[in-house]
Amino acid sequence: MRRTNIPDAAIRRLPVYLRVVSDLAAADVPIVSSAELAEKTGLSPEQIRKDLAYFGAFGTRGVGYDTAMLSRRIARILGLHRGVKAALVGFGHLGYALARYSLTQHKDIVIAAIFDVDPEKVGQEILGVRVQHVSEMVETCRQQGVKIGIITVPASSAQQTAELLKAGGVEAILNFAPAKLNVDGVFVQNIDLTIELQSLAYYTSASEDDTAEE
Amino acid sequence: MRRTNIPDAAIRRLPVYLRVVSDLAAADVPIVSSAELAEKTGLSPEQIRKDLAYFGAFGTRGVGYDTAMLSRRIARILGLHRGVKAALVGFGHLGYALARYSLTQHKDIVIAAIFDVDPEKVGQEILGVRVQHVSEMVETCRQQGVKIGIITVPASSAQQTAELLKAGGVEAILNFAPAKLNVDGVFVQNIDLTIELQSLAYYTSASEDDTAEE
DNA sequence: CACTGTGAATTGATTCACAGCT
DNA sequence: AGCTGTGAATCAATTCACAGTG
Repeated sequence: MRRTNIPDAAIRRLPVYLRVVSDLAAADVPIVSSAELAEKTGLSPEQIRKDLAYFGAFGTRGVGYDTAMLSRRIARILGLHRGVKAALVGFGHLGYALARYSLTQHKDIVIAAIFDVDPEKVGQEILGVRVQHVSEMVETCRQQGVKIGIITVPASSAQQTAELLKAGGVEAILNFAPAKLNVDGVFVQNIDLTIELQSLAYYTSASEDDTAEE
Repeated sequence: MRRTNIPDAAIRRLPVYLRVVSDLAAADVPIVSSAELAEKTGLSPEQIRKDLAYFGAFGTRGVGYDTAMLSRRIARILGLHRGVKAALVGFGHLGYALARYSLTQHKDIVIAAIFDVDPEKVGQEILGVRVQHVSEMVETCRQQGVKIGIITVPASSAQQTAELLKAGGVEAILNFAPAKLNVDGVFVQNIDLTIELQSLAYYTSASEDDTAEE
């Protein structure tokens, strides 16, 4: 079984490399060194070399990395060469913003279906994708071969949504609901605005005085 | 200087504890053990005990943690007892969704100001907060004592926005723009939808075949 | 000669195991 | 008796330092 030794942290850095390297390739810069990548990403050159080396020897010693080739290789490692399909569940304000952003910015990961429970939202259309009722989720996901789910429903229905996505064949979930999801065999990544903001507060001078006791 | 030994990862878990513990307190559950917290958060009991112990001995041996007291203590550690002020820059679809979510859900971190460059957006109002022009950012942030900035502008103006926020006295930034920010002395947390989705793709069966070489 | 690729050393975070209270 | 608090041990990730190569 592959991917066993590779740190998750390294995987999460690959898209960063992909962005920088494909920008360089698009700007006709043919070669880039790990030192240059380090500068552009804020990471260390060794870390970049090590991350890339997990997947093979992509560079040329004494020279650097071929930007066009590296960009293709990273896309392939991530599986993006296939065109991955995603489903968005929850067409509230956040869901709307994400759908819009994703459909206009990404080619490689496409929102192929959108679901909501609200009858007012079902039937609406955004950039060519029609909002379907949640009851159609399992079947549509299966038919379309959806592999990624994006959850922007309220916390109270997040678990249920995750289970339906799993039933529909989804293998990875991006969860914006402030709730812990319990679905095994599915890779879950959480993004929780409250957690981000509250932990940021810690790094602020507002948290510095523990002196004054009530 | 405090907070030097405490892992960032532990800080990021505090809001999770806060949520669970304050829910319990609100439900009149007076005491909770680290084992129960572990079950509700998906973390290990040892880790929870260690995280809390970084900040003092909050529990009672043989008993557990007093939920009301612990919730107050965590809020204080994070600095939330003060009511931290945040500024949102970029009132596009995402900015709108975040403003709406944050203003309705949070009491402890309040979006006190919103900025945009678009003259059409300036003057609009959401839940009592009026959108101002970016040129007013530095002064307004200083006046209001804004400590946290939320960036939802396009990547091309993210760096400039970060510098203005810093000039306005902001000490921590939540950056949704797909760009590396270079502002020292300011704590930056990035949330990048593209990175999240692309790294999720790796954990999907779409990425499994490296067999077919072109 | 310059820059990659990588074992070895280091640093950091998590888990273990048990002593210490109540 | 039960559960916290914590040094010690383990595990994982990062950084170092240099050998390998176009």
